Amino acid sequence: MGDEGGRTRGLGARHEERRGQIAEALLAIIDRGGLDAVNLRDVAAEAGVSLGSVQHYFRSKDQMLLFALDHISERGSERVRQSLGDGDQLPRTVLRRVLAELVPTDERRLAELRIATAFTARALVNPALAEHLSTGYAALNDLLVLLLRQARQTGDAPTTLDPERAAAGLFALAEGLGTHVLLGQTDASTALAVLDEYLDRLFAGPP
Amino acid sequence: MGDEGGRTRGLGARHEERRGQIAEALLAIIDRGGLDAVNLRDVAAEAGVSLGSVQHYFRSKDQMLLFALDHISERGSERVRQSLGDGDQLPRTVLRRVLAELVPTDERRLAELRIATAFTARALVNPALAEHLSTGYAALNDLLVLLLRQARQTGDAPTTLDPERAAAGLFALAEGLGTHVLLGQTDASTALAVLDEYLDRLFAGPP
DNA sequence: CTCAAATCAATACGTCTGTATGAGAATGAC
DNA sequence: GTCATTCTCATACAGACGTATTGATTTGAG
Repeated sequence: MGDEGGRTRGLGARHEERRGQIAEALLAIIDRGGLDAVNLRDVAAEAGVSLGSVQHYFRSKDQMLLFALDHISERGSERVRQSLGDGDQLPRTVLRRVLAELVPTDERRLAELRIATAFTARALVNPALAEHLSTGYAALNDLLVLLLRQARQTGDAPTTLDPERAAAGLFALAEGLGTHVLLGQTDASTALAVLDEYLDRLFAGPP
Repeated sequence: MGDEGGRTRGLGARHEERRGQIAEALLAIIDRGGLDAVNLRDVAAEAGVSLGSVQHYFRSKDQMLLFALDHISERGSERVRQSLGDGDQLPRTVLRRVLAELVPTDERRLAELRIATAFTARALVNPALAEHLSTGYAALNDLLVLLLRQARQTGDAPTTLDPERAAAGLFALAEGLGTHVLLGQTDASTALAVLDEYLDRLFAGPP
């Protein structure tokens, strides 16, 4: 990855931008038909360019998928970053907002979760995807641990609370709830209620 | 499905058995390479038969996938049924065992979860698969609700506990934990500890 | 302007895939 | 034993796919 700097002048200036546009087209296709439905010709058509152009910007299909995964991961990170707010809120408030991001309450979030689920399934048999994915997982987990630690320091959460374990539980619960909502097994409001109840119990102290 | 009775004598006697064998081969391939890696020729080779034979037992690839999904669902149901035990245990004990089945602690369970995850991802874009899958989901959810109701009746669980909501939370948590273990994000023992802690909190009463 | 690099596009190629077809072999009811 | 049915297999076929190749066009640095 030595030559990925991207020039700011000249012909190469729009390189990364174009890659992003093609990645958007790819994500739209994944959302509609899953990762199996992805082929370079349809991606080209969706992006409004020729097959040759797609080939120009991505050496191979695998490389394109990896780029798209990073692309959507970045979108998710951005949403989490916005959830953090201006830092004036209680750790618990922030924590709740971050976790609620994992429960799809609108079509945009549903689409992103559909795409993320597709990538997750493929990551099980694709080490390269798995590595990119686990990076995002770890980052989110670290954030949860951090917030829980802060909550404990401010006295909002009980000292008996184990940040690592609580983060693992909250993360898993939110992800599971998201999956159930995505599959239509549960509605979003119920999922959020369950999440809030879990948070209440966690912050109330030992059982 | 009018002629699926299967005869008990004559040439057609082994029909369902053969379908099962081919389905096993299919599941092995899914476990190894995901649903995308499935093609009829490899399935035939894995099952030790010819491509023509596979075609004889399954009219189409889609039909084969549906059959395999039901096949592995049946395996899961069987495991849950065994978890129910002889009925002499406390509802909470049974509940814990059923939920623990969703957290993969050995290679066999890991394999089954890998396969189930692959089907789940595809169900997002395949209504037929989605329907078959949601049937299993609903059955398990009903079981959880039933067990929670029983626990409340025996006084083991507090009367303030809402069986439906608690079931949704437990199900989602167990599934999320399973996913995290599958992805190597958490180890199985931690996942089980988180699950137990959540059960403790649920059964301890309102926060 | 010159020119090398970047961009875009059209086409070709080899492979893989699901499905169709036809034909031989095995089976067991009669 | 006859014979319809089931089973098994090899082969063919049409389409889709990733990738390579080639050439034209555009761009902006020198």
